[in-house]
Amino acid sequence: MGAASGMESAIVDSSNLIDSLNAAQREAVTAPCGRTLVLAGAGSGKTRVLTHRAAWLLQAEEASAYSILAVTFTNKAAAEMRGRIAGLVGIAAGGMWIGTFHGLAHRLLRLHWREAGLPQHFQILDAEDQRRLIRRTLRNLEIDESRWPPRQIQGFINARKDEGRRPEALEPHDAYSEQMRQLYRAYEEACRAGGGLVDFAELLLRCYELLRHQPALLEHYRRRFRHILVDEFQDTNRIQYEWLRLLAGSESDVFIVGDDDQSIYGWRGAQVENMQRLQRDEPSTRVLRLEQNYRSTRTILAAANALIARNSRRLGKHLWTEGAAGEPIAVYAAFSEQDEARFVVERIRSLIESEGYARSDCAILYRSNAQSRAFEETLFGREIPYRVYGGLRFFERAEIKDALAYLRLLVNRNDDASFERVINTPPRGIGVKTLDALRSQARQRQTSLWQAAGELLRAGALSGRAARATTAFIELIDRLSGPLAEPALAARIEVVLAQCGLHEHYAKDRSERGLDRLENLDELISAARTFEQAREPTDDEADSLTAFLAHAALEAGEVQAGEQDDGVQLMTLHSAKGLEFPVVFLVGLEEGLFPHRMALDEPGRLEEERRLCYVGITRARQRLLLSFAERRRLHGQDHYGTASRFLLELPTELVQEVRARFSVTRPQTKVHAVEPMVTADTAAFSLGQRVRHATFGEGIVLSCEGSGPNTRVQVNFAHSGSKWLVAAYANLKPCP
DNA sequence: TTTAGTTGAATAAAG
DNA sequence: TTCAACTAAA
Repeated sequence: MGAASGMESAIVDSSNLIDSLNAAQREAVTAPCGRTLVLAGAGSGKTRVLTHRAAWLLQAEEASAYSILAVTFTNKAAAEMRGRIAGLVGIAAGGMWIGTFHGLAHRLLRLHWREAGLPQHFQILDAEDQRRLIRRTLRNLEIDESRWPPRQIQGFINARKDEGRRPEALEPHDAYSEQMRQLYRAYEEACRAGGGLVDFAELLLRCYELLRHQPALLEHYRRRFRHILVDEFQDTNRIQYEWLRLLAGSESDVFIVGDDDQSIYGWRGAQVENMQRLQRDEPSTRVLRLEQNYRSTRTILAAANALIARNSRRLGKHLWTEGAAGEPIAVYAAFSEQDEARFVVERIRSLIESEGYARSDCAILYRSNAQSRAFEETLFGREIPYRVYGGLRFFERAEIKDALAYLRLLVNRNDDASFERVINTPPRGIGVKTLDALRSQARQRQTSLWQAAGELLRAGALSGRAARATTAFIELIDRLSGPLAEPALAARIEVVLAQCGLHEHYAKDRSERGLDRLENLDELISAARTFEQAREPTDDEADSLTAFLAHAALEAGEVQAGEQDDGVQLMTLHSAKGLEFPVVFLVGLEEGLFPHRMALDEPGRLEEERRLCYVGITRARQRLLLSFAERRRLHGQDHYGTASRFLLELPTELVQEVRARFSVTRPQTKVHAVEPMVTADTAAFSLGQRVRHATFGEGIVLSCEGSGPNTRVQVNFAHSGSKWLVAAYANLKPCP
């Protein structure tokens, strides 16, 4: 309340705020409150618009920071947004809720755990925890894991939750779907019995249901969050979409930024259709476009535009730049993946040596992780530092998860998953037999393993050695959470690590791996210290341990950073989204690899592959180099591939084939030109072009078919949706 | 309980 | 080919 007043002085003059924006950005930032959907092309200043919008609301609209909710997908994006808004308006951003969908849902559930039907100290399951729990559930039901793979069940459950469906809402149509439904039910029951375990999908669904079923609460938050900002809207799944609509009600100002052409997460539930759905569900939505690109050369943009124009069902957008044409796009047809790596690395070397590029200016982007290998070996061989993104993150490491399982057990004895994880880690003589006895007792009495252990001990049902070890374990946990337990988080964790034997266990291991793990455990203690210091005391009622455990699940930490600050960057296309590099090598452009074979049969999935390629191309600022290998070793077997269709879809005039300097014995492949997409008759309309119709208003050309007087054009109108029109009668006028 | 050997799967991955 | 998960032997 009083917080904002003292900080107002830090706010810069509002005229400065929009001075640095172009006309389209300014129009978006200053759009009147209501429903706004900004179609923000790659490199068009999307984050700028979002952060300036927030600043604008605070200044020109005199909105209170308290009334703003901003949602992103990643912690990184949330942190960046927070930082940039703070930079624009001073620290007045303090009262805003800025976070990921999951982080915000979690916050609401923590505040209203009772209404949400959760225990106060409910724990979050990450993907691995969830799979383990499913596996345990299967064993309890004596279901064959090879016939019902846990991964598949996990996928099923999460997909249903992403759609907002509980087991009761399913309509099984065969034995398989009926069994899946049963397993979904059993899993839900296991989560409940485990003392309120909440997986990632559950956070969202549970929060949605909370708001849905508590009208007073919903009303409260609707009144509070007058302004909602959404980033990367094309990545929302069904439940996120419904959650946003519910929270927004009909009154809130909703400002959404997204790009349907960069939707690459359909496989994890994202629904690009939400972009169209929004316009249907909220007809008052004002659609604005950011099409001026500040990142890439004209050549690179032309290639990107041409490629993405082949997709249907686009909202339509045409990126342009005031910048120079730049270098042509190089294509290298490699003989093998080693040859490909050699070419790329040699190029990087010469860019660094003769053109003054830094190593970190160069990125190698590939479709699948396995492809990094050849590049790593070559870079390593030439002693060029590099950094590979992806892989295990800090809180996902086994030793860290072991430690966290001990901590969870302190908070909740009935957390069977954690119990099983640590009962014999480090080894303390409790083997399968003892564990089996505990499990069957627990199943019989419908209790947790912890309770079952107590019962069996009291009944004297365990053999001497097992009984001693189990008693010691139970006493250990009780002692660690007892009245003498250290109150300060970091110190407490230190005590736990020392007492439970994990520290000693890894200290015995003198190998590099053991040293690594020991280091990580120490790192955990300092992570806790940092966390405790950064935590706002008023955050919520949760104690610091519970809060830290949630933090560990929600923010699994940075992907392991290579030691090199200035190294060549290697990553998948997916993880490159949102980044940019002066030089991009897009490698492995082969049919079956990219587009991936798994995506070949379905047109929708193929289009997602094409968008992925579009994302890759638009990462490049100055130079783009493409390559493919004619022979590639996959899973120990040689494959002879052909150039990716995406290569052939690029306008030939933008592309220059690089020839090997020495003649390598290899079959010559040509990058053939592909037939033009639009025939001469229909060329008047290019895909993605904006046109005006006398009655339907403005729209975007989605596709053309037929020729001459029969030409039919599909146009997606901003207000009337998509329609097929006969070009000869429609009298469509191109829009400037 | 630990280990060596076997089997099977292998697209992308935030929270 | 590689890696994780599992099984059988010590």
